[in-house]
Parts: sequence; structure tokens; C-alpha cells
Amino acid sequence: MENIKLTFPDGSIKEFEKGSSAFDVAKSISNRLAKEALVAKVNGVITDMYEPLTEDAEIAILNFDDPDGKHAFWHSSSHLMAHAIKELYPEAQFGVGPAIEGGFYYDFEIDAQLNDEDLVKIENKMKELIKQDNKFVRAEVSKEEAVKIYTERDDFYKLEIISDLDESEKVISTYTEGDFTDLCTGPHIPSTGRIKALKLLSVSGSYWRGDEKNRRMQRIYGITFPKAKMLEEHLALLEEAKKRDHRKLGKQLDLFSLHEEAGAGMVYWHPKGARLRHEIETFWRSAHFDNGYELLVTPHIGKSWLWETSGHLENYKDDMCSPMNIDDQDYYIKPMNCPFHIMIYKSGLRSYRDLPLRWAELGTVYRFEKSGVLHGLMRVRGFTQDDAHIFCTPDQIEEEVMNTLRFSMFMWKSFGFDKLKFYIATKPEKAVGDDSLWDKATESLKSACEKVGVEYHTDEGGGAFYGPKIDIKVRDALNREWQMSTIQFDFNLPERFDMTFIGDDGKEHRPFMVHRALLGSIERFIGVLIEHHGGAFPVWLAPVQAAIVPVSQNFLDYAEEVYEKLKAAGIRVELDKRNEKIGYKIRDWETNKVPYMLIVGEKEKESSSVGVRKHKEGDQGMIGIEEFITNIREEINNKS
RNA sequence: GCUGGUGUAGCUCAGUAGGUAGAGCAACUGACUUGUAAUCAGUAGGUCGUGGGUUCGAUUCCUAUCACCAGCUCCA
Repeated sequence: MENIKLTFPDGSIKEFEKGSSAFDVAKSISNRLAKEALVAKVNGVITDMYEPLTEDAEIAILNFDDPDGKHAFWHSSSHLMAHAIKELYPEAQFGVGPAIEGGFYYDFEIDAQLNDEDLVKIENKMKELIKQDNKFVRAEVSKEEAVKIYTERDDFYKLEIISDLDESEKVISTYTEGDFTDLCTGPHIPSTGRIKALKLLSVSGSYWRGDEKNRRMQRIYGITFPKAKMLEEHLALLEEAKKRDHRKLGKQLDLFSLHEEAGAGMVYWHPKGARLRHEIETFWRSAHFDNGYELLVTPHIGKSWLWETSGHLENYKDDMCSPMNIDDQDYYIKPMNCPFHIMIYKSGLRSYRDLPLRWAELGTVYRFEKSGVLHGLMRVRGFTQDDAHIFCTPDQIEEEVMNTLRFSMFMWKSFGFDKLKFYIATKPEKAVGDDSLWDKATESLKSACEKVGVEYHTDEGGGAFYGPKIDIKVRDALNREWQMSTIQFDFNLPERFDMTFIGDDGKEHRPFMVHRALLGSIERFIGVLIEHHGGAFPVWLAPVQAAIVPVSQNFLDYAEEVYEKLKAAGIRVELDKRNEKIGYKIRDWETNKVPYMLIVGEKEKESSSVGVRKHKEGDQGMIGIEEFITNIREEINNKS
């Protein structure tokens, strides 16, 4: 009998009977592995567990813990959902059904409009199909055959998918489980029985290929797991995310509001929210001075000349608000700060000795965002960018990018975020500036990342039309990813505004320009900050840092004394004079997520102390007033 | 902007198969003087998102519009 040799991830080599599949391999190692195995990685390619293996292959068995295993699991789940939909709605035509981060979806067209009750029906049908434990079987048909099959079925979507395939692909693979077949490159999990828990999350409208001019489809989002417990945990996480929703907490904690009568996408900051914002901005400003920046303040509107020169009216007009007329001239409210900063650059002659110039501004901009995209603080029409522009010589650029990367890491760390992901976006199809310029700039971005020691991913063709960029995504406490910071090259504006500096050769040169925003926008940042902390801000940011709660009205005098001392020490403190039971007041401050409550009564008055109660942690015992002040100030300074 | 849904007191939500509305919390008043997550009683609060239509009569039905929600597309 012939054998083949296989290499495992740990380097060991084992022999197997010829014709063995990854499944046979898994079984020979352990039953548990075989039971959990979803797909295999053979010579670096993800394949089905049943695929026969070749001599000398390197093989790894993947389960749900592996991203590729998870991907196949969810993709198989989307096939299963399509199967269930087809059973319930035989007229259904299917578009695409990929796995995504956090589950899967499938787009399809049926006659009925689905609602939440229908989702339960589909779920139940899926459960029936799971019980059948059908294998996912791969088959190949020629392109002609596939066209014939789908023409007979009059399937608009699949035919379009087939016609879009590369000319060189003569053979199309299909996967069948039970009596449902779908075009698919795979790979898939061994059988539907692997899916032990499922939940269809929502149904919504979508368009074929995401284009609203195309046929309208319906999309169902779902999630599945190989263990029931994992689904429970996932749903608990979704619940937790709901509780932390910044829109809900913003109202509850009295931080901000939006007003339909006064305009969509415009944020009104209440005293507590404005205080939080003030603390953030104060920290932001001093950090910028420490990092070699100067601050600018510029107007909110500018004449059309400015926007014609910048090219915004040409490229960005749909996102700008309509102009207003002043002295028979069109003025536009700014969607960006860059042209204003450039005006300041051009207010004088610049020498290479002046560079680099690092100019920052908390610049409030207004953009015409489509009504359907507005979302709490995350997507608004008026927002403040923590914007800055760096003007420098080509020699200085790498150093500047490195410093900016370090600065952004410092900034995020200061606010309690340490999971950052870096993406370098390269030249898109439509772009200004010649290739050598792009290559050089992209190289310096990569090199800067490497020198600073951060790993980066490449987003091919994802750059702006005016230059490559580094985007930084931030993970929050619930492991959700947010795109916040951006560092962008600009080959366009220095040219358009004819910006120059005098070099050491006495001649005029074009400066390099970098746009960067670290927090992104203050509004979105605070939205993420609220959800990251679940509204329980660290002491240095908390709008109210301590609340003084007298046990009864008899101790108001002493409470007042404590209040004045804390106030004098610069602590944001409130005195709760309400004539209520202490339990009531504690509950109230606790739900307001104030970090410290100071209980004052007979005992405390006698010993010039306070009873410290920490948010969520409860009674911490009595401590002298001065000692408490020292401790809390230390906590504030450490930003912990 | 598109698809679907929602809009009732400051907040969270009931309700009316067409006859102009209720609860809890919050607010206010009074009593109680309180020791670590809700003391008791009372009072007040709404042209039921806005405009138009149908009707004897609309918060309820129709329509337009504004806003919000879940997505799509786009984005800081």
C-alpha cells in the first residue's frame, strides 16, 4: 500500500495512506480534533476536509478558533440559510452570501417583505436542516453548463456572477448540501450538523452590488456557533453593547442632545458633556504644544475662490453645504480646514529654516451628510476635527510621519486605548501626482511604520486621490474596531495653491504637506469614549469627580466645609443637599456613574474625615479629608 | 439619498377596532431627619412630531413633511 508524507505545523512529519483526506488525518490524531475540524490549510491554501491530500503537503487542521475556520463556518451557515429560504420561498433568487466579521448575510429577492417573525420561521427551518446533518459536497461544472442551468432557472443574479468571472476560468465549482446547490469557490465545513447554535439578527434592504440603481434585494444577517454557550456569550455581548450605546448614555448622563426642530446632525453639548469635552481639549492642546505644534484659529466660511483653488468645488461639492451670499459673493461654510491653514502659510515667505511647520486646530467643519447616515455622535453634520497640517521638506517627511505615529499612539494610550491597527492605503485609480512621487511617499510611510516598530496592513488602492495615507483603527473595551486617526499625504494642495519655500540653494521649492487627525473628530471620539468606558469615565475625565452626600440635613454645615476644601483643591465636586434618604442619594449618584461619593455624618464630622464610596466598588471606609484630596489628585495626574 | 420600521408627559413605555389619553420614574408641596442602590402622602404636567385631507367628530384612517431607528451606499 502506498503512503504519503505530510508535514504538521509543529514540524513533525507523518505518513498516511494515499488518498487520505484532512479528515482522516484529524481522526488519526484525536476524535476531538476530528469533531471540531472545519477546514484544513494545505500548503497554505484553505481546503475542504474531504479533499484528498498530496505527497509532502504541509497541513494544519483548523477549527472555529482560527479566523479561516470561522470564516468557512459562517460562510457555510449562509448557504444553509439560503437553503432554508429556498424551502420556504421557492421563487427566491440569490445574490451573494459572504461571511463577515461577526457572522454572515445573504442577499436575495423574494416576493414577500420579511419581518422579524419570518426570521424565526427561517431559523426553525435551518434547525431542521441542521438535524439532517447534510455533507457539503463539492462538484465542478463547465462554464457553459452553469450558464445553461441558470438560464433555465431564469436566475438573473447567478448568471451575472458567472458572466463576471475571469475569462480564464473554464470550470465553476458548486457546493451542494442536501438538495440545495450554490455556486461557490468554498471551502466549506464538513456538514451542516457542525452548526450547534444560530440566531438570525436582522432583515434589511440592500441593492444588487450595493448600487441603489440596481434591483432591490433583502438581506438577512445571522450568526452561528459550534457551541450553544458561545451564542449565549455573543448575545450577552450584544446586550452589553446596547447598554453602552452612547446615544442612550448621553441622555442618561445628561452629556448632550440633538434637536429635530433645530437641525439633524447638530450636537448640543450640555454642561456635563461640555466639561468632558473641555478636559479632552485641554489635554489635547497641551500635548500638541509638548510635541512641537502651534495652534491656529481660522474662520468658518470662505469665499468661493478658496474652494475653487483647493478643488473642493470640483471634487467635493456634493458633500458641501449650499453657499450663502455676502456682498454679492458666494461664501461656503468649511467642510475642511486645510485651505485656511494654507492661507496662513502663504501669508509670508517661508524658508527651509522655518520648516517643518506643525499647525493644529480644533476646527469645526460642516458637511452635507445624507440624512440616512446620521448616527448619534458617530456621524453628524457639524463636527470638530482635531486637525493639523505639517509642512516640511521632502527630507523631513519620514521623521515627521514617525513622530506623528508616536504621537497618535501616545494620545490613544492616554485615553485608555491600547489596541491599534495600522493600514497604509496606496494609490487609487483616479489620482493626481505622478507615480514616482506616490512610490516615494508610500515608501516613506512604510519605512516610518517599520522604524517606529508598528505592524501595518496594506489597503491597495485605498488612498485619497491626492496622496497615500496611514489610517489607524482603534479597538474598544468590547473589541469593536473604529477608524479614527488618519495621516494623509497631499500632492494636490501645495500645487494648487502654489505653495513654496526658499531652499538652501536660494531657489523656490514645493513643500510636502501632511494632513493628520489623531482623534478624528471630537464628536465621534467622545461617542467611542462613552461606549469604551460604558459612561463610567476615569476620574481625570469625569464631569463630576466626587459627590458629597450628607447623611442628613443636620450635617450640611460640615458637608459645605468639605465641599469648599475639595473645590479649592481643583476637584470637580457636587454637594447633594437634597432632603432624601442616604440610600436614595447613593443610588442616584451610582447610576450617574460618578467615580467617588463622600459620605459625611456624625463620625466623619468628629474626625475631619469623609466616608469614601467608589463607583461600582462600594464602601472604602473613612479617610481624612486632606488624605483623600492627595489621593484623588494623584489619580487625576496619572490619568488612571 | 434608498429599503423597511418608529414618533403619545422631562425620561421609559401602556392605550384608543375614529368619540381629544394613562402608569412608573423625574419635577413641585408637605411630613419624616435619615449611615451606603429607591420613605410616605399630595400636586402639577400632554392641541398624542408637524401640515393637509376624509369624517358630524382624527391621537387613531389617508397623504405630505420633519426627525429618529435597523440596514444599504458613503464617511471623521
